[in-house]
Amino acid sequence: MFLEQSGNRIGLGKGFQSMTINLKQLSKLLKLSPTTVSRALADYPDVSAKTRARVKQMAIQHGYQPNPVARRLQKGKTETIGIVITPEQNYFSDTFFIDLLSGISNQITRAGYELILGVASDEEHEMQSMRRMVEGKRVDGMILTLIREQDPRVGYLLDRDFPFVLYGRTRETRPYAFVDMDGKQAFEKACTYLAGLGHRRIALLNGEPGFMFPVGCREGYESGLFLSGLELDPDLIREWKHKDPSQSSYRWTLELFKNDNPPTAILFQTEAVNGIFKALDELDLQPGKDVALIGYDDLEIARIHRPSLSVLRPQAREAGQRVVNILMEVIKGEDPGKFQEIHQVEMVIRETSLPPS
Amino acid sequence: MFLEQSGNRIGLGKGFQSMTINLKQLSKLLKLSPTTVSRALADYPDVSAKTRARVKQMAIQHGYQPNPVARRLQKGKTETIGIVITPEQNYFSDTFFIDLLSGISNQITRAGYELILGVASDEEHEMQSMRRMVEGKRVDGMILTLIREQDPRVGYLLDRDFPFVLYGRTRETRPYAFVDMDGKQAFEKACTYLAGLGHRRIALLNGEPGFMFPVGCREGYESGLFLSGLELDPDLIREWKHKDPSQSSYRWTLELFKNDNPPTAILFQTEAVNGIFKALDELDLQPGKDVALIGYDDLEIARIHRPSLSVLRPQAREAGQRVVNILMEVIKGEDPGKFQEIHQVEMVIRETSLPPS
DNA sequence: AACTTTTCCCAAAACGTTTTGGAAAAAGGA
DNA sequence: TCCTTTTTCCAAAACGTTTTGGGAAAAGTT
Repeated sequence: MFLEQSGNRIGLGKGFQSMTINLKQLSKLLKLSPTTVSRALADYPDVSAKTRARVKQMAIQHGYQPNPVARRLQKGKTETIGIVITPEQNYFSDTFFIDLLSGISNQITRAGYELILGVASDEEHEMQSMRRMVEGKRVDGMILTLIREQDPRVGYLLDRDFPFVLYGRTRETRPYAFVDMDGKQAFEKACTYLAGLGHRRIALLNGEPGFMFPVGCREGYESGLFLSGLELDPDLIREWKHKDPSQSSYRWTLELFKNDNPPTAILFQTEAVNGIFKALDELDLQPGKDVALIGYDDLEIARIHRPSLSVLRPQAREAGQRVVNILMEVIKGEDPGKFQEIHQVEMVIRETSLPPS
Repeated sequence: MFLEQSGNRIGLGKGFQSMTINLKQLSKLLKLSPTTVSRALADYPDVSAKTRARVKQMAIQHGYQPNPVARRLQKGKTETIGIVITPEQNYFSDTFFIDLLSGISNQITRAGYELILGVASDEEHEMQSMRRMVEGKRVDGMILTLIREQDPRVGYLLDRDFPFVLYGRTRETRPYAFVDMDGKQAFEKACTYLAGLGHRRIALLNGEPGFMFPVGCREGYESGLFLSGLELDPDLIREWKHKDPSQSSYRWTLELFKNDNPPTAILFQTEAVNGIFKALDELDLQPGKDVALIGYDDLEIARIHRPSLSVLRPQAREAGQRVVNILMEVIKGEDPGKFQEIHQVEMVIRETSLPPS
């Protein structure tokens, strides 16, 4: 059997042949041991400044990059983070999710890690995809999005003490790390703002329960009403369906205006805006003029539409970066309970938030 | 130094401790060599049926899964596919891209591979992210989407003989593998369909050049006119901007109707539908009734809108699966030139494709 | 019985790193 | 000069698989 390194195999056959150098070859070139070369590149203090420089120079010259697979095996880490997304939820509907993903991806790359992606069609496959990553030792940590009120993924990961960070929150008593947007504060702010303008009949067209997010929205809405001295009228609260935001919000908006005392303002998630605009159009009500509107999420349509839509704007990109930074700490062994961040949401006043006419 | 296996380290420290068994431990349990266990699980013929069964049974019982990192090192493959997406292009605008991604992801999982994702903000970072994957030996193959007419990524990969498959096509003389939608045939079909209904003034609101896709659309449009015996009128062709589909398509639609002899039908990519609807509304033209419309891509809004939008519907999910299957062949060493697929696009007639009034 | 073939198993090498535990050489201190 | 400390390097082990190249035992063949 050959003990000797077989050398590079350039153009030896079909398919891709690596034309890169490995550690052993580099060390031979330098007339040093692989150990020293490895340690020089990693800035260990036990290699002299002179040889360190020489090694680095040669490494750059030959474009040496340590083979990540070999390094992972030795380090006992995959240097990989997992995320599972689901197309069923129209999470991809606009810039919001891609902004989050962008923040996540860039920060992961910066850490020298990899982001592996699973796409699951439903809750069951979502879990299955995650288990494959976790139990198959394919990742060091998980990022979870689109969190449900009762989310089995969280229990699963907590049970096996596997590092993870939520974008969002869930009902779970054990401590865990999360980054969440302050939907409550956002809706409270929007609600008191509208009340301050003189609106007395403010409706909430909320996402349906099941997911955690609408819970905070509702709390903020109720708190906003309370702070403004307004009564809560259950007739002014409706919920659209995640599977069909446009259609259901359209129907529920029509419903809201069948009220004897219809709303003069609506709070909602911007996802539902198409249905609302359509319904208002049909009712011959001018958005902004006859009905004030404030949406959550600054989607493209919010900026483009005339009148432009006032919105609550979460900073998705920044949140994504924080999620990754926190996950890195958790992977290092830090207590996840220490990392529970709630980010403020900015309100952007545009043309649809006027006083009642 | 210890030569002996240190055994499982459950609860030994902070962070996640694998509670899974490895090959050596499993082989010890079975009183067999690691070799035999490995070969039994891989169904080699040189292990007896009896022990093979025993091994498999024990493996299942202990939930043994080979460590993917170790296996990759030995096999000299990463078992990983890379893809880079860019949020600048509003590719994520609706179900189309996530359907494609879903097909890709599922097929990759089925092959036991991983999908790693890069998110790049512009062309430069797109290349950078890809180079990191390729030169860093992080992937066995690349999938490219949103292909430009002149696409440096293709040349880069061809130059180093690295396996890849395009979703789309580019201007490149060397053979390469791709899966593309037949945009030309689709637009030709839509155009002749409208002409068959009696439309004589058919406009094309196309994507701007630079990307490859609008090229086929235009070809199909021109060919459709020709087949229907209609003159090409350059005044009926306009291009919206990728950076701002709604706004630019809105403006160009208004422009189209300033024509002395305005169009009675418009072909376009569904991304631009919001701007078109808005412009028509402003011009007091009823979609479908006064102006026939056929969009490319069956986005949610196309189904939801009243009147519902007739569309050309590419099968993104199926295409994604094909891309992966082909990539696996290319990785195996098959000639990429053999895999050049152009998929038919279905036309879905809804309410906006009536004869001229 | 003495070969030959087939069946079944395994020790050792290999993948490319990082870490461990020295050891030789150089420098410093008496 | 001799001992101690510091500096600089490296051989070997380890990570967990798969593959290589046998080899012993069992089964067939004359």
